[in-house]
Amino acid sequence: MNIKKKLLLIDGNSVAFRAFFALHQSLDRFVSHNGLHTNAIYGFNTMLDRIIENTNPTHTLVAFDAAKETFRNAKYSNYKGGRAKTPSELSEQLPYLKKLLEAYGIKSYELIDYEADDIIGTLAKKAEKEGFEVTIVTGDRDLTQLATDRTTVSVTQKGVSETESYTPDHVLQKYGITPGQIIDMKGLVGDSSDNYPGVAKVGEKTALKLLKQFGTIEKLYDNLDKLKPSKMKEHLEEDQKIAFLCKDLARIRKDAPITLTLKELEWKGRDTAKLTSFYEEVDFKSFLKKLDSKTKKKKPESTKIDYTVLTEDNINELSLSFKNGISFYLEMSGDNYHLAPLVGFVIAYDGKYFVSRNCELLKSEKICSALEDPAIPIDLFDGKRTFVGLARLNVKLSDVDFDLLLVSYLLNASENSNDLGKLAQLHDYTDVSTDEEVYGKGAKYLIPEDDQVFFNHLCSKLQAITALKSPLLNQLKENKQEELYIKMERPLSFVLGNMELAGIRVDQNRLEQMGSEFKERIEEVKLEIYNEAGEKFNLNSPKQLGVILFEKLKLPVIKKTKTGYSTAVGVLEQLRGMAPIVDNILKYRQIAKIQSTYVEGLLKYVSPKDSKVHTRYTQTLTATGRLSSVDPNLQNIPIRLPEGKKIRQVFVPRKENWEIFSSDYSQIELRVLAHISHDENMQAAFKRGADIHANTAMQIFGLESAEQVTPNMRRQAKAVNFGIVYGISDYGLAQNIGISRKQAKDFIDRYFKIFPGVHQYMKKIVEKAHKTGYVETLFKRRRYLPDITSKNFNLRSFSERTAMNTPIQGSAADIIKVAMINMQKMLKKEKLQAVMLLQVHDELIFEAPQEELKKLKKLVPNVMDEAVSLEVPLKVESSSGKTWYDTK
DNA sequence: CTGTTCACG
DNA sequence: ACGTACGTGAACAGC
Repeated sequence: MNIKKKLLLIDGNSVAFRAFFALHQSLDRFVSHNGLHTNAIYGFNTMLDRIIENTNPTHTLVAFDAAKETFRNAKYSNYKGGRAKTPSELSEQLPYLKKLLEAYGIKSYELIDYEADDIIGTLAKKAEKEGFEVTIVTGDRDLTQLATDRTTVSVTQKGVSETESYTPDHVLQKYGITPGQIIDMKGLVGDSSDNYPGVAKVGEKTALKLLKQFGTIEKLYDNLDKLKPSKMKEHLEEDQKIAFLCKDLARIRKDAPITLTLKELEWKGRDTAKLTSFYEEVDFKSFLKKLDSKTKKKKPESTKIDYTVLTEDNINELSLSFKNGISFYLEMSGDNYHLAPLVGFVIAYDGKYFVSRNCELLKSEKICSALEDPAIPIDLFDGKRTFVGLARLNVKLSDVDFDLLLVSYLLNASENSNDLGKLAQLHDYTDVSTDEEVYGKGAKYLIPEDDQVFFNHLCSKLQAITALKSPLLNQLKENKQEELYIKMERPLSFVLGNMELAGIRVDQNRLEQMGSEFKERIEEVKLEIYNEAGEKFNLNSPKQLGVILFEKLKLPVIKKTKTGYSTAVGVLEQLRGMAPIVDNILKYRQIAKIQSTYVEGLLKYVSPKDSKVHTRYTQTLTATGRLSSVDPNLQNIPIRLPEGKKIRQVFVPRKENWEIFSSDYSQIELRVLAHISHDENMQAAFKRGADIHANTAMQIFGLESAEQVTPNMRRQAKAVNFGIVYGISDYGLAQNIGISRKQAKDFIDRYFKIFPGVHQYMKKIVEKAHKTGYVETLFKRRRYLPDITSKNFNLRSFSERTAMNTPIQGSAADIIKVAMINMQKMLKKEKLQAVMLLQVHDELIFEAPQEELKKLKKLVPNVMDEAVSLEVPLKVESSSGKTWYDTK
């Protein structure tokens, strides 16, 4: 196992300084029993824990400035002159800080004649050469000059626990220059805290402008005569010497005479005993407690697990009863469990572990009967994946007791990793590695040949599942989410597994035929575009297209992106009519999208075995509780435009004389909103079966009757309704329907007056989120919104909109999930041949023999209707046809 | 590996 | 004054 080497370099003085001033108001609260100030140590410690957790360094060092005088004073005697003396409350902490570092097992280092920067610069360069990934932590932006593709510079913000990470890209994005040009900038601007002046009257803005034009100070002065005469030019001429000197002062040395080797910086972790006594000395109670709980949790060296390798010969030694339940993990080499090779498994009961690479053994009577017996409780991670994997061996996983993946997702839907090791870590269980650590990733992904390594990893997964079972189930109980787990997500995982296994049939010939038609049209349009542009270029490149449209053809620039001109649909639509090329580009985009994503993309997934595509539904990904669909994504098959909609013609039933049947909830999200907001006006509209958008239009435009609503009014009202569901803002609404912000605000104000219950709901839910830190759906699905208290307007606003939207979107997701579970049961109970195939958020798609259609037409809407009882009726619409295209 | 664009609800 | 609608996945370009 080859873990990447990571070096963490900390600018000791600078971070301590930042920590000291960040906690300056609390200076008096941070005094130990013998009178020592501790605020800087405390802040430093907080930062240290965070950065270690985030970067997982293998090597560490904290650099300090040695004495006052360095080589820079020899070059410029005023260097750092006039700087206020370090306050004694801070300097008294420095020796203790070094003690803290010692307990952390981190080396402190200083070097006569050099500053901490130079030590860091030198070691970073050295480490890079040896293949390290380097993280630098400092409070001083000057160090961003050291950023490279292998070195990230984290600069502390306001406090010290939050940092801003500077990669070369980030420097470029923020300043428009490369890290190397930072020193040129400092040369021109100077540095007041280090007391060197730079060029008179040149500040950051001017410096950046000059550097973007010329690159470096040297080139700037080589080309000074190209500048128009100005005051600035005079200053530049006068201060030339100073500029070069300042640049030299700003340059961090990468050749300091450091005798340390990188090997000496290897980090072996904290010394708990030393750290405990240090914390006691400085009265850090909270850190002591943290340390205590960490050491307690650590299990007595359990890295090596006893297991038995199963073979055909010893399989009979397995217990017969498994009555206390089993835990089970089936390993596959790859993500797509419909296809990934089954490479091994582990089964455990009564604390004994049995492993094998031979998954055929799972078919043996002994194991198979246990997995298929609903009376034997099974604990695992990702029941759906396991269910599908076993189904490939014709083993039918019967029931699951504890599914770590599902439970973990319900406890916190935002932390949605699919890796057992990572999830376990989130719950403070650290005795299991992640798959990435053991198997590698990308091209290096490999199931280990070493049995010891592989089997040990599998066993440690089961240990994690067992260890987390009762604490996580307790948390579910505290959150009142047991029912959500037992009645909804756990049974749903099997429903989804069956849908995935069923798959939907694709008419491959038809799809290929469509492909060649699209291909011809693409070629035609492409040729026309090249003609109109006067040259060939890569039409798929927004960058190249931007050059043609906005530079060559001189069309007006409507919107810019981070990297250049925007060429998105909205922009192109505004350019329509100005040049014929625009229409053709839109046409090209449309067809090229269909071709690459839906023709070629889909063909890649058609199984040669059964002519079907088997998507995977991700049950534990979205923050709201919706499903998502991958490989292929069958939840975004085109429907809005006629060209794209044709793709639906290739989705066909599995048998002759069968049809595709589809039912969808109409306006489910608005109905959910009417329910949870108790808004009487909105509820009344749904109860009398009104066209909800027309109704909204009538009311916000103050009309007498529905007949007076024009199509345009309805369109605008519809946008307002959508906006409400999304957590409305005047800006967003204005953008969407192309009106002014003021008009949009007007609409919203009127809307809230007409639907006061909705207004109340919006206010209350945001309040609740502020108070509790989370919001919930009808079925107690929970989403945490940590940013809701942020001082950053953007983050906070986003969280507030999310607080409004999540209960609506999430409850709708809950409802259809209930319907799916009931539907599956109903199909079985009624002994129908019909198969549930797909879910598209508010829609369920089936295939069925023609003779069952009549029955389904009643049954499916009934089940969907009765999934939940709201204060307003639900409405379900159905249709059927020979292909998915022909439904509705 | 990130950003842009575009497909869906 | 700030500056975005909510939730997704795939293809592609260009580093």
